[in-house]
Amino acid sequence: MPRNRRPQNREEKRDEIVAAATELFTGTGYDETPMTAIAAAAGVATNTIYWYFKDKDALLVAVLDRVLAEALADAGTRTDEPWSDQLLWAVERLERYSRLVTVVHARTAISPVIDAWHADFHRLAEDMLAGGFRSAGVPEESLRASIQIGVFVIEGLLLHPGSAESRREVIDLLAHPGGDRRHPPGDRTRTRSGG
Amino acid sequence: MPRNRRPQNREEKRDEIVAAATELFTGTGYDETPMTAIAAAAGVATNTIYWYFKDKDALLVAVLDRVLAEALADAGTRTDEPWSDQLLWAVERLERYSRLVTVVHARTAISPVIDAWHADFHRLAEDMLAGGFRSAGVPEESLRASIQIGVFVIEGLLLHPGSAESRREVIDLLAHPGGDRRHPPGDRTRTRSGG
DNA sequence: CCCTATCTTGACTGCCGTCCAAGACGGACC
DNA sequence: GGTCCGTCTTGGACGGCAGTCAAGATAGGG
Repeated sequence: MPRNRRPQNREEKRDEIVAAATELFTGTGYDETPMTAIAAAAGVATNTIYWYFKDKDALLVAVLDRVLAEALADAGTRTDEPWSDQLLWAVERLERYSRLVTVVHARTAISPVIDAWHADFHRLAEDMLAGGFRSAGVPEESLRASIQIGVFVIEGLLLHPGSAESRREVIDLLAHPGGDRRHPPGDRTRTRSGG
Repeated sequence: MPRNRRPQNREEKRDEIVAAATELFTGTGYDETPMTAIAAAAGVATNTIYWYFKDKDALLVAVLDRVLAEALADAGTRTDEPWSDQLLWAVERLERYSRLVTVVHARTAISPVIDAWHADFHRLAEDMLAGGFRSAGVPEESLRASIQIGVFVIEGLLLHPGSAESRREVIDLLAHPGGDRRHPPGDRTRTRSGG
């Protein structure tokens, strides 16, 4: 039982570490950032990190949670936009975390905590895509496959950052499979941007 | 200039190292396999590897080349099968190299040799997909996006091994966008060209 | 004033990729 | 046959890494 409490202080220091790790993991890379660098950026001793986090993977999970929570909070303000625009926005919003995407896949095979986070994230992404595809009129029988393709395409776009035009093309085609631009009501056909 | 030559011996030892590395990289993982383990499996001293390969990344490239060459040789005997079957076969053929796929993406950002191999491989995959999509009647205007989606879906399937049924579903939908395959209901779109 | 829980740290271990300089092998040349 | 020199192999060492341990700091409660 905590006899004394300095909750604010504790949370602050933890957040500082996570913030420093977020910047270094996304900018420099996970394997490429030693714990000493995170500690230096956060202004603590290296081993202090090990009081707050079991190991480097646990710190990575904290970083992922932070980044995902931020992105979801931002996404909450966009639910009124059309389906494919939301997708495009999400991809561009998350593109800077490309290195996190790769490291999650790399460590899923060897780290149970990362694997659990990865599975949770896929469930979340699949749920969100299911809603979008349903509203876009994708028939129920091909819904599962469409969702999988959607997840893979989004991951691919994050893994291989490309031009804005090519992103737009890919997401248009993904959101309106078959190249047919007639859709059920509620999802108006957009004018094609770019040429 | 080589005064004496033992080409067979040299090639053999090199191949032994690459074979051992292939098995360990695909089975155990790249980061999880120390050079000492590769050396032990190949029956040489650890540092002997550094005579044949500049560093661990160069060895990885040799492994990738070997695996790709084998796969392409196998694929050469399948060119008469239908388009989606070829795709499915390729995915199942390459699925065991899932860990190689992840490590290539992880190291692309920091290793120039891996990055170059990765870029070459994408070009190859895109060329092969282009032929398939063209023959499947995908219109020229959405060809680029279709190819990108194809690459991403294949990578996704390799990265996230799933059931045979789900693989089949995804590839069917990928190879016949719009759902105009043999699905009876909900068929609101037709292919554009009959050829 | 001391006890105890919370928090921080320096010193250390073991493993890793990689480097270096010395050694072993076997044709080439006199 | 002895010497030389490329080709190939290796033991030993170095620096950097994640993670451990036990000692120290801090501050409220009795």
